[in-house]
Amino acid sequence: MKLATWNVNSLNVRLPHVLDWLQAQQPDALCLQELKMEDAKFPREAFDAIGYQAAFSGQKTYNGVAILTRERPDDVVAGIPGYADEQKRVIAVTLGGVRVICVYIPNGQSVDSEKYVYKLAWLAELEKFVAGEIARYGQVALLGDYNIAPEDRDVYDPAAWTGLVLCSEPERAAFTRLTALGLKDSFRQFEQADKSYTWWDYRMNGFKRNLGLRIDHILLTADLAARCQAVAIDLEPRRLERPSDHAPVIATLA
DNA sequence: ATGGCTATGTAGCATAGA
Repeated sequence: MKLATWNVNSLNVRLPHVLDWLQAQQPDALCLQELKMEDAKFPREAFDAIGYQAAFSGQKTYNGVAILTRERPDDVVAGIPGYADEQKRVIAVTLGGVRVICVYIPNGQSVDSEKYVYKLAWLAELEKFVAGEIARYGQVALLGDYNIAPEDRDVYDPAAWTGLVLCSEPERAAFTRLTALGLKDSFRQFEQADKSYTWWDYRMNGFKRNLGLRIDHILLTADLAARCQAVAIDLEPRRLERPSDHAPVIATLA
């Protein structure tokens, strides 16, 4: 079973990249973030033509998440039940007995921003939701753009980023609380190259200089983590013309 | 040098991302 996540920064712009990537990688599930697209405009037919079904929750201009699957998913849920949030940041499906949750965690903008307050409140809601999903389903994969670099080694210049949004202690503590629910950061189960990142700023030749952050993650409950054979960041789509600023991450499970 | 680039909404810039 292959599970992947990719913040595409506009599905409208990135659709050709996503279609090519799906055909090349053939994941069982691909979680997308930042569709920036209303549901009425979701390109369902384009995915159907290459054998993928879609569960999605979008909105105009901002946010928006989807899960593309080869098999028909069960128990599709958009948003966090009981948490009124106008921003479309969560969708969950069940696939082959695995609860697959796709999240686009708020960016937060800066630690003195109202958006940072929202981010931390949102993370507290996510923690409650995921705890319930683990209790209900057992096998849970939490994939997405977390907008959190968990450790200094996930940051190209840790000194410059100390205390800043994406790296601040409260955000990292929230990430640790998610892992304390029984989820493992699957990427770190394996030997990985130094300076492995999933996002690079469009400015300043950030990608060519590898000035990146690792903020896109695949967290797995223990049984799934035990089945996990490899986790990799695919840098190829980031080299294309008009790329997303994020690279996809893919986990291969037995 | 707190800029740099990209996408969206909307029609010359404002907002947001990370």
